[in-house]
Amino acid sequence: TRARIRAAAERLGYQPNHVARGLSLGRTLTLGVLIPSLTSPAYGAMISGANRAAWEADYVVLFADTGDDDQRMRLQLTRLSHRVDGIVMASARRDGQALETLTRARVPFVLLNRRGGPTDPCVIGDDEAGVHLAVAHLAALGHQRIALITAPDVLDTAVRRRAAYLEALATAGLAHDPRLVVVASPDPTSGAAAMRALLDLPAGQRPTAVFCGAGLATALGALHTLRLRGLRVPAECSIVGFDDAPLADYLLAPLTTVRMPHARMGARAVELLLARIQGHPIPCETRIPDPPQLVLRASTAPPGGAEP
Amino acid sequence: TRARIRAAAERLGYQPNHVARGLSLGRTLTLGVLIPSLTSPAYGAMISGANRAAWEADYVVLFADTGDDDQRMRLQLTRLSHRVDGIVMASARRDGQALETLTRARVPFVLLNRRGGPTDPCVIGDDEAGVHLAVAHLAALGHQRIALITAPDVLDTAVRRRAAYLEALATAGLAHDPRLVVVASPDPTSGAAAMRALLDLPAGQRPTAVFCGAGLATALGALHTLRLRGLRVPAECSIVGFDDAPLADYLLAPLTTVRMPHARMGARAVELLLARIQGHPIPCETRIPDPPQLVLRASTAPPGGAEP
DNA sequence: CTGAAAGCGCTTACAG
DNA sequence: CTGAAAGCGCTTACAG
Repeated sequence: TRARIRAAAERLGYQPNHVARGLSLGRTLTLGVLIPSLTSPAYGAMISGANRAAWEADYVVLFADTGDDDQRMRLQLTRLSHRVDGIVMASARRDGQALETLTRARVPFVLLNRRGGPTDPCVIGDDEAGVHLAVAHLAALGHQRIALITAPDVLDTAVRRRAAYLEALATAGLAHDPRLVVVASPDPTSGAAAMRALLDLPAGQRPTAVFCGAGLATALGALHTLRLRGLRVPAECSIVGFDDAPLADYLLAPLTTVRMPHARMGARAVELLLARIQGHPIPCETRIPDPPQLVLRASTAPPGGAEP
Repeated sequence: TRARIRAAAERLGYQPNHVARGLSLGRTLTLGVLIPSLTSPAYGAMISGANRAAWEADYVVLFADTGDDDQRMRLQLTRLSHRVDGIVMASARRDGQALETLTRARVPFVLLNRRGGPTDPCVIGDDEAGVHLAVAHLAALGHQRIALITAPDVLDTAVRRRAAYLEALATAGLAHDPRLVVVASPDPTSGAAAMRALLDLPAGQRPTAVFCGAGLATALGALHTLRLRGLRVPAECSIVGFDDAPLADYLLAPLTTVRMPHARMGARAVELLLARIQGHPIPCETRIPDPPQLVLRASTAPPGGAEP
């Protein structure tokens, strides 16, 4: 008789009422995910992974885009925190009070793409490995003067990438020239200005290769400057970007980039959050095991423009 | 006394339980949004608009990405339909059985970026106006042989854009040569092949300008072919793309494109869906009032390469 | 106008 | 092992 009811339910396509179930369980069966932008390739991949992982666990997710604005992040956090079982906060920003707001909300959370305090669980990619790939690639091509265009240190990724850059230079046995490190915000205009600053160094002190750790938009601005100054890429200046994009093959010079496992990062953040909601202890800092990949395209060559 | 309770509630940050409220009201206060991809710029903008409109109406939205795969669309529709008050199905595809599944689910819905049957409400952009902008621009530059690279007719947008292309040619007083219309799927490889087909026409019958109505990825492939063949853009061949992207300024040749109001489209779809859920009649076909814009970049010039 | 009761569709502890 | 009851936090119709 029980089996027949089961069968009938199946046949009629019965679906238990998710809302009533949540109310009864004292849970919402819902996760909140905060992201800077629904249209950026990197964060798009992260939320795509997060969404998949949540659905697989019979959880559902509410997205809120924040423009990485501290005010909006806090607003969305308070709006979300009462109607979800946990929150994934994706953002690289370390300034502002969003993390404090999140902690006060007393809802389980996982940070995505940044670290928090020593006990705040987070999921980050292995940016350091990505930087090492890029710098080692340029060093192997024979470059001695490898510049870094980096985002401001309010971004956690920038802090880690800058440190890894110094390490990678040392590993390659290259000297560090502070003038070769330029800060740029993650937009093309700022990337263009950073590249101009590098090209305005005295002859012989200019970089022969540039690693742009500030994201794809910045690298595009840098490429644009190279083009305006009539410098051939990669013959006269190599460039490597961070974060891949579907269009990277079709840029002014098809851009060699470091590709991070963004979708995995998003999925992992949700899996950890669910474990935490169920009361399991989770590690504080989770680095995604998938190593970054270096996608070789036409923007890198040995110094002086010899064929690699 | 009532006022004091209000004040205390406010002060303590009381938030009514959304789940209990939904159960009591017999509604979920939740919308479902199906999209092909969470990482495409165009659909990203649409869901960003949809999300904003839903939050403003105190609704919350669940996204499901489908890869535009009919099987997955139907699966997600059945999973979603029992836990939402309405569904926005974003996709340009007309084939498959997703629309039928959606209709049978007996949940209010609005199609986004495609038309359905004569009574299915939908929100679409004014693709026709976009096409007219593009073709008129090329005609004004003096082009007589304007080719069309178009997506297959299973995409509703392709049907409308192709028809508008023929109209726009007539408006400009130009003859229509069927060999100048080539079908390509929305990826760079296919765009590259389409452009090769156009360039392989006998000399004198080749286009001097190409309007790529199949989306940005296709246009990038087409640009790539032009570059491989050593044709200067725009001097030897002008090209206009459909759908803008943040990177369009930084392509092999900065691409002149038609920019559609995607975020508005998404927001409008949700507003209409909410109206329908509340029992208001809504129009069957809604065209977004914002006209498309033609973003002029360096990929268009008069035929023969004179300065425009 | 105010206050107590019933009900939304589940789950879970409890009595039979 | 099965079945009836209570309760999750709201809203809404109803009695006082």
